[in-house]
Amino acid sequence: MAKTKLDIDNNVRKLRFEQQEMTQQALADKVGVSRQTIVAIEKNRYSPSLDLAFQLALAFQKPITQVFFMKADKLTPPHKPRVKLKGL
Amino acid sequence: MAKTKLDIDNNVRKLRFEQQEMTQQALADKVGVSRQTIVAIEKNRYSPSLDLAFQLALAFQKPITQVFFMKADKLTPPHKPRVKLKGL
DNA sequence: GCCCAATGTAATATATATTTGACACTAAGT
DNA sequence: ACTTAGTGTCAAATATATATTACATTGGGC
Repeated sequence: MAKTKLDIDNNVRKLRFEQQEMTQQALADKVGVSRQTIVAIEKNRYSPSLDLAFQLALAFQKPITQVFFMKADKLTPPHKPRVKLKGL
Repeated sequence: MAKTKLDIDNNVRKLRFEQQEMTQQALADKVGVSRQTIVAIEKNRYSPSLDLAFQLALAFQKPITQVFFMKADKLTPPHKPRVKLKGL
């Protein structure tokens, strides 16, 4: 499919613990997929649909770029705000 | 698959014109897919794989969130830097 | 008016993501 | 020692994304 299939990494597992301490099943339910799908993604067996990626980002209340990222990332600006945001 | 399948919109077409004025075929080549895949995405017939989404973002040199976004977007912070970036 | 490039569409085929169900392993609680 | 929740894994089935080929349409340049 894609030129040279980017290898995309993610910190779903990390976020799952750090952020809200939830089980795979809980996360699966939250984003509406099966637990095995979560496993597959955490283990990086395949990358999810854009849809699911968004759902996960949503679940963690993070921009998608903070959940999924390219390994040798050079071009995509990481979403690190340079200033403290006011509201959030 | 997903809870209530988010409907994700994109401005691939817009960017394709505005940004670098390229044809569907050219873009397709650039990101390594067939032209019909580009058509399908522009027409929003299905949302791409995360991989392709990244490739497109890459092609346009934009963060993924500026290429794909949710319609009734409330939770995902849009990537609008609050300050002028230095380098780029 | 003719040509050609760019675009839209449709059918069929293949690849990949996701589901379902089942089972093994481990750590923690009792 | 027994149970149970959380996790990893596998195989087979289904859904969805993508490729391929082929054809129709439209707009611009000649």
